[in-house]
Amino acid sequence: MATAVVWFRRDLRLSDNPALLEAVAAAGPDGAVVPCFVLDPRLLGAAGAPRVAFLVRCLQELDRSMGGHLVVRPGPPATTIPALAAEVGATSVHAAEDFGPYGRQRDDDVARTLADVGIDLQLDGSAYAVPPGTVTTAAGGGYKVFTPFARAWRGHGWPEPVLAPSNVRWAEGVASDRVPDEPVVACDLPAAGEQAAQAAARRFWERGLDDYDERRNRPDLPDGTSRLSAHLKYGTIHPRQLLALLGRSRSEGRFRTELCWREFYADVLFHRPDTARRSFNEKMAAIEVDTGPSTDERFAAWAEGRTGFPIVDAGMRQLRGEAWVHNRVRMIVASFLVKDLHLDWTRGARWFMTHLVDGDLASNQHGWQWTAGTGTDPSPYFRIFNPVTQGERFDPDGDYVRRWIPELAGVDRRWVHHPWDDPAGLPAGYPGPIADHAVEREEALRRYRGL
DNA sequence: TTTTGAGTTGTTCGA
DNA sequence: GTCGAACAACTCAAA
Repeated sequence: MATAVVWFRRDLRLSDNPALLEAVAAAGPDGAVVPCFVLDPRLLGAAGAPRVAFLVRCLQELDRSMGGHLVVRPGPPATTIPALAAEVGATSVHAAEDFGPYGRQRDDDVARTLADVGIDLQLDGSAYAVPPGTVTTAAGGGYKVFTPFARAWRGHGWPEPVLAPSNVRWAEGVASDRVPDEPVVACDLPAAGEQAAQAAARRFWERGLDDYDERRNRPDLPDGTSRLSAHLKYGTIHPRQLLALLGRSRSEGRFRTELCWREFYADVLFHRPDTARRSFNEKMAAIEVDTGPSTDERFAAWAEGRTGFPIVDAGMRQLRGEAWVHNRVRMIVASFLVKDLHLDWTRGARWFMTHLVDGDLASNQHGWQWTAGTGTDPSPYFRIFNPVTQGERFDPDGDYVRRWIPELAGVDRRWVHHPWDDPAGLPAGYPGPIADHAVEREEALRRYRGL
């Protein structure tokens, strides 16, 4: 009678889970599967409170979906996993492949310590429709430009999603820690777990994708985007499960492309793990940024949402309030930090990673690099977001900024994105702009020309 | 090997 | 208000 361990990491679901299916197959009809999650201090330490809280809730839901059989163990995986495998007499350990810089190192270590006791670490599936490193150019390397990557990625294709196994025998009586208590978070997190993810996807589809191409840019609309990012991050839903629902319309193609961006950046990070901390484009690394203690007040004004630019402040307050920010607004606030305040993109990226519930290293760091002009896109240096223009175009009535900045409640839509021009004066409690955009734009252009 | 076409998401200015 | 041009050159991917 065989026993197999399935080690959950960023794939907290039972449906369409290849590693789980492999574990069930390895255990055989009379064997048992030990589902486990390792409380890895290195991962828990790096995630901010919102992400830890969401993870804990996902674990509670996962545990419930398997009748309370989830085995939770604290400690570094390289000792915890072999100890558990030996304890339950497992013949194999199964997991989804992790392609991140830390995950690869961790899994190499675990594979080695498992091999020492004669057990295989078997990796099946990943968090991506097409695993990073799979799609390559004719020269055999990774793509550096999105469009050709997307073409090759679509051409490669992916398997249809599969249902959860119905015949799992979860192992009984394995000692387990309790799922830890979640940290106290003041923000409003999305409902966690596989069922919530499926429900969120269903709601998004029922609303209809017809005008997604337009609506996805509108932070004032509550349902303009799928809001599935945290679920994709923790694998409570797999991108395959979404791709399988998409047809050939323009908007469906657009949503497919958005999923492709996530896969592109994972692929880029796989080929260039150093770009999690450093510029992808070596030449751009030399860009002049402001440093030193004098920048702290500017950074704090940005982080706390008191720059005086409504769309920037609304975004930064949404980050604290929901641990999530609309993607259009992420670009606007990032552009402001980098091109109006002239601060290093890594500083903003780190802040995002601490506060986002969906904080994904590849998407976050490369999203920031795109804005900073240091990334894969040969971004024209003159692409500098104007916070007023962007606000007026994508939040035309000011509903979004008023939702997050109560001080603007009484400001007419004509002035809501530039309240300093309101003849009635600035509303009480709201600051004037901390920068002159036209001046700082020229300064940013000067610094880029210097390269 | 060489050549060619293309590159998510913008802004401003002047006609 | 709308529209096209200019804002640089360079690297990538594929023929």
